[in-house]
Amino acid sequence: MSQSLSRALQILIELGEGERSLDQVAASLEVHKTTAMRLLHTLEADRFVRRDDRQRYHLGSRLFALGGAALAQHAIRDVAQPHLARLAAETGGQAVHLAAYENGTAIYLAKVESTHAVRMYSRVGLPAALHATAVGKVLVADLPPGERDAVIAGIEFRPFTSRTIADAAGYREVLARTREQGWAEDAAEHEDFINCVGAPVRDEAGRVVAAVSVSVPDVILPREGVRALVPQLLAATEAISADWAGRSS
Amino acid sequence: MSQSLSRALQILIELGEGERSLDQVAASLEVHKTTAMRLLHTLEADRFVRRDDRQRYHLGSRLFALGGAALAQHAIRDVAQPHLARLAAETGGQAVHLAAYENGTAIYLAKVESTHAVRMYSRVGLPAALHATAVGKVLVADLPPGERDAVIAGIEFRPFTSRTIADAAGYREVLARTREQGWAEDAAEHEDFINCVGAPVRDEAGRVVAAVSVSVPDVILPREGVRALVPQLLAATEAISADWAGRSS
DNA sequence: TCCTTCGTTGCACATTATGCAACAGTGATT
DNA sequence: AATCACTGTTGCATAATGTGCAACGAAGGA
Repeated sequence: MSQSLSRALQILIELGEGERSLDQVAASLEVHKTTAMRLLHTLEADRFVRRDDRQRYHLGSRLFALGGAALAQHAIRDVAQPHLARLAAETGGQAVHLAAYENGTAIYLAKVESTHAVRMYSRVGLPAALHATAVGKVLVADLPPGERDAVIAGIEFRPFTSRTIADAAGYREVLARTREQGWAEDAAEHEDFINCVGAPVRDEAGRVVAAVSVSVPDVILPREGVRALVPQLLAATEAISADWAGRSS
Repeated sequence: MSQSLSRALQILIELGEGERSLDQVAASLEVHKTTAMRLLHTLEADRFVRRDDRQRYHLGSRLFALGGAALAQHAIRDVAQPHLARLAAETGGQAVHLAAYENGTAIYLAKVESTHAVRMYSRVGLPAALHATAVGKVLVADLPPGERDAVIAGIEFRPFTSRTIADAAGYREVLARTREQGWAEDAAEHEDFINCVGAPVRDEAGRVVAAVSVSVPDVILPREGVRALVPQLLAATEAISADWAGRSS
């Protein structure tokens, strides 16, 4: 592992939260300001960071150039987009997400924002806990057993709410049910007062390549009302799967 | 400057062009594969790269998380978006861009794609040469003289076409005309057969904070026809400037 | 089964990253 | 105008980390 590279990556992550001065960066990294400055100048040389008139550091344009390239590499996103929009409309303007598995976590690839005032917080690119979200359960449920075991072994069962699944045994039961019924739910397990249902997008060989979810705050629909959206969710994921299969061949 | 960080950043840039194996990355960096592997693993640990089942490396989800954050830091983009869309529609479906200055270059922040079959190539996040594009000229023209001199001194007058401005003296004349008329053009200087006009977006103190351009291939409109779009372009930039001023206060 | 290719690990040392001290620049205050 | 405080930058020496080598293990193909 490369220490100075790790430091530089921490700089980028921190700048994602807002601009910083050289001193702030150095303090945050717990290094001398000269060290921080050299890392920042290297990042600046390739447009990963930029400086403004007041010597404040910000994320640079290379990030959005590469961000666009990284998203473009998830081709399923383009295929799914119209279906996600339709699903959001059909479910009364709820938030709809597309997620994929990456390195022990679920990653939001696309999102249709809720039209309601009360919303859940999420952002494209941010991870979602495999054990606490509907998309996470869907992505893990259909993995080949050896792979699934390895993923479960790496999960830290962090309790987001009092309802979050607390251990591997409980999680395995939920995954078995997910496989059986073909969809999963998050019943206020990731966030109090928010319920989600999720279902898989499959490739032509039947492998799960992504997951779609509909998220609804309690004040808009109770849990049973969210479950009633499952048929529409399944229709959407089936349509995406068909389009994805058609595109891949 | 940090050598190992530079290497890692080159890896990210290269992965933006497509997936790579460890050996390919090592060859490209001209380092031993162990060195490349350690950098890749460090990048992987923070989700900057991901590996697929066949050990191929791809850009990771952190890039689109930070890409989104970097774009969100350019707040003018949100303000400009509806105006860009209207301008594109009013000009018969031409390509419309919003760009800002960063580190010696113009950077595309937003783009409305042309509805025509014949198009120019561009992408959000990619740089555009200050001397060869309408947005570049607009961004440099109104800089304070000392700052403008420093920027011009750093320009390498690369000839994109036979019509590209060849030296600082020629560029200064064009900048003076840009200031005088309040807009700039790129008459097949960046790309053969493509003409653009660009105009400034200003903040409430009158400083140029961004530039908007309309780009049209010759086969759709000759140069005079593109110039005829300037009134609409100016109306759009004035509307964006007004909204930006309203938002900043 | 054997061979080839590719990714990984451990070790020693070469090279680079680091921090210190001093300096330069800027803005605010007297 | 002069001084002070703060922040960014440069040069130098050395400490520490990055690097490449050799060996190994895993996977796929013949």
